[in-house]
Amino acid sequence: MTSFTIGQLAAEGGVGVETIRYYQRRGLLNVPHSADSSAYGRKVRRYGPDDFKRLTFIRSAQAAGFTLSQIEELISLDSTDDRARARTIAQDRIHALDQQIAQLQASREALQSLATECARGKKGPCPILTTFEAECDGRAPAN
Amino acid sequence: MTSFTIGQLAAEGGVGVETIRYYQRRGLLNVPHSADSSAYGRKVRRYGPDDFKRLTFIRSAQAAGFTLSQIEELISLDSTDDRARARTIAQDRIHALDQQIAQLQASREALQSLATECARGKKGPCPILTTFEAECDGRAPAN
DNA sequence: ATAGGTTCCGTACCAAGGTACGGAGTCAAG
DNA sequence: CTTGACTCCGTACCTTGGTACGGAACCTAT
Repeated sequence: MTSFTIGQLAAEGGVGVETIRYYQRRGLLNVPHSADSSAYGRKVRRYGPDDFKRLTFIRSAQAAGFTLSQIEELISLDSTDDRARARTIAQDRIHALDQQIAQLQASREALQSLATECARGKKGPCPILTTFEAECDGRAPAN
Repeated sequence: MTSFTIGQLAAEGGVGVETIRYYQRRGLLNVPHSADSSAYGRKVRRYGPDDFKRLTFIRSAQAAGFTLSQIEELISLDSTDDRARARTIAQDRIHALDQQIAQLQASREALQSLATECARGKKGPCPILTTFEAECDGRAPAN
């Protein structure tokens, strides 16, 4: 089978039909003009391996944390072959990832120690609840 | 000063006035019924240190990655003092954080090696672009 | 007492990434 | 030839966490 209907493409790609159509609306997937068979104009569209590859591209890039807009740009680079620009985008994303990771790790550690403390102590209010009330950490207090 | 207007509370808490009102609408902050002074009904509300603490709680918990809905539950626990539940929520969040971190780290490494490779090689298509087209890795089907 | 700054309140809107709906056409099987 | 599943298409709606708008009431200083 080298040709899918929209439903098959969606199933293969692990997304919903509506998602395919949404990507088409955003210009991330192209809409095949299925010049085929009967009568005039409207028929059922057929999608090929290229469409599937494109869909895979989108999902993979998305998994790497790119937004659909960035993916849009990456796709446009695919035709211009602008490697420098692709690297810039990738580096930007790496930078953003580093920040997110650091932030999540800090939260994780804070929470972990709170949970441990909460499990250990038996008296007084739960530290998980009180800590958040007490701390002002990064945020600007008064001024 | 043990009493603020909404604008002062917002400023102290480092948020906008509209955000306070939004939290009130969501039931995260209570709306003081400022029974005070002139005429009938409507007057300017006054907020005290408890409101400030609550606001701080919300922002801190948010910084730890809790959603406002989860924060809602944490707040309700605050009155029931259900430590076990609080620990469960915290552990769930830690678990979620672990997954997010792992996911981001994987993306980061993949991207980094792609960027390096892209910079090194000169021939053929940019690997940043082609890799996403090729790989199908382990993405869960839809959701 | 009058201007300017806040507050109160409902309502609408924003970004992102979809999801759902309704009506019509089309397709393959029984 | 009819049933049922699927597609096409536009449009509306969803969630999360807010932001913005506009009119009225209020509060404070000059």
